[in-house]
Amino acid sequence: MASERKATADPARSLAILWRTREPTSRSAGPGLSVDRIVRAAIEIADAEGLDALTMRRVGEALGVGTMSVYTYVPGKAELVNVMVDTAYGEMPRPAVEGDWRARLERIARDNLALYQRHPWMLRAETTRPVLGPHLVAKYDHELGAVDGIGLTDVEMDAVLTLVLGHVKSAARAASEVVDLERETGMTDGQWWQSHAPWLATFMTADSYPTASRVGTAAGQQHGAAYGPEYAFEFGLQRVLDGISVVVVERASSG
Amino acid sequence: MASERKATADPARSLAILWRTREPTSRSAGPGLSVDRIVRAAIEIADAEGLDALTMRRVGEALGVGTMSVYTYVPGKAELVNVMVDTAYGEMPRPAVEGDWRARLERIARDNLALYQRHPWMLRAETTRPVLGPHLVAKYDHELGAVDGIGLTDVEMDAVLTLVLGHVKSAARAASEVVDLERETGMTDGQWWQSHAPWLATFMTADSYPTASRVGTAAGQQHGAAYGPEYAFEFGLQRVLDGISVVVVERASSG
DNA sequence: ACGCGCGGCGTACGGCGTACGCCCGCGTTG
DNA sequence: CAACGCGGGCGTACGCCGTACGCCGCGCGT
Repeated sequence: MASERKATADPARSLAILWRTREPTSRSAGPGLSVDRIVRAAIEIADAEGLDALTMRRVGEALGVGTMSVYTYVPGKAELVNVMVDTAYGEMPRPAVEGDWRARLERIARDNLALYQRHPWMLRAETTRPVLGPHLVAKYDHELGAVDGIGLTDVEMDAVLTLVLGHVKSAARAASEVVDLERETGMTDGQWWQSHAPWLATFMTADSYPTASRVGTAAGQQHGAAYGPEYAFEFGLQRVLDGISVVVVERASSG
Repeated sequence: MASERKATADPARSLAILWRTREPTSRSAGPGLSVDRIVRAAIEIADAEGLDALTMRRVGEALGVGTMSVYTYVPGKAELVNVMVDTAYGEMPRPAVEGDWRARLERIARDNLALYQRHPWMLRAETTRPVLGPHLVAKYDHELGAVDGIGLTDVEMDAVLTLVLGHVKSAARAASEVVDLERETGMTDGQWWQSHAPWLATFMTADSYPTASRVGTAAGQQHGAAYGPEYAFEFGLQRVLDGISVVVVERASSG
């Protein structure tokens, strides 16, 4: 395995696949395979059953084709996942920029969260080397539009975007883990905590970790109320935007 | 595979291992196996060669023991990774709380970053269900101390911590990917970008994505200067702390 | 008419996590 | 002191994975 890592060393090949540099072979022209059909099938599998269910055999099967045929169009699984990621970015909305920078960034954060909710496997797709596909570039360009011209340096613009998207990914990951847990155990998050609580209490008496007990209980009740991850996302997002605001205001008043 | 996921459904067993509820069997008493020895060996392997190199066979080998013997002490790989994570948390410093809340949170952020740098495999250890080991609880308790008594509600304290630790993990992950890339390709980050640039330019002309080109170049030069990830960490951390400050100040003045 | 390039794929290899059941030596018991 | 049972240790084997390699047969350019 090691799977979704180490794309082949050949950058030309990888980039060519990402950017679809290749006329669909003249001959046959029939319903033959193609990078697009492969990627679509793969995304469908990953959406429905998760990244663990995505195997080259499954992809071949889904396309009614031998396993190894897939390798004619894609050098390996790592590259396939790469293209999947870029393709998913491609389906994001890119609405015209409107509102102030804060509203725009907030919109971007929510769009990214929605993407991760639609394709939770993206949160687990480890890509050592950057994806660099056309849709990621388009996304980057579009999102930079939200923070362009508000007085930040180019490097700061990039850092702001990185910060916001990083927060979204963290929150999405947390939310996704809750969903996974529920699917795996058949218990809701609240039930799971309740079933573990007695055991935990055996080891961890309330007076040995007073703060953890108190706050953990409070936070746990949020989870029980089933909006824990959403709260963490919202709270964190507002904090992050507040923090960015400090810099923006500072730049506006001094520069 | 699916590997570092789905710990056995039995919470009692998992927790018992985490909390070491078990007297070291009276008999033999010799150099026999133990959860501790296994975990230490496993961490050593993961530190040196990454999570991908961590296999049950390797662990057995490292201990001069058959592969399946490991399963006497640990129900599976997922649980092993769980214990590894909790053990790693155990080696973090827990200095007495000092300075104002901002200094304390900053200290916590840096300590966590250092942990991830020492054990990069933690960034890839996917644990669907929370770890809930003794060291994680102790860490949580200690870190809550940094935000206790500054006017936040319990739920907010938890959210603040989640936000800061999430940022650290994001930044650490980005930094770790750069390191991985360098180890895998033998190129520095700058060299890698340079080798891809011509190909990228073939597809992406500067005028099709003007903002992305401009900012990407600026950000790329940061990477070339080899402090890209560090900058993202520092910038993001200050923004996050600024954002938290807004809430703390608000609470202090109104409540 | 012919050959060759390429899409398609069957087979096989090495590696993974781990189920299962055997062995053997110790501590306990009669 | 002898018999026993239990539990640590482990060899073997199974079903999965990603993918290297080489063959086959079709359709096109000559």
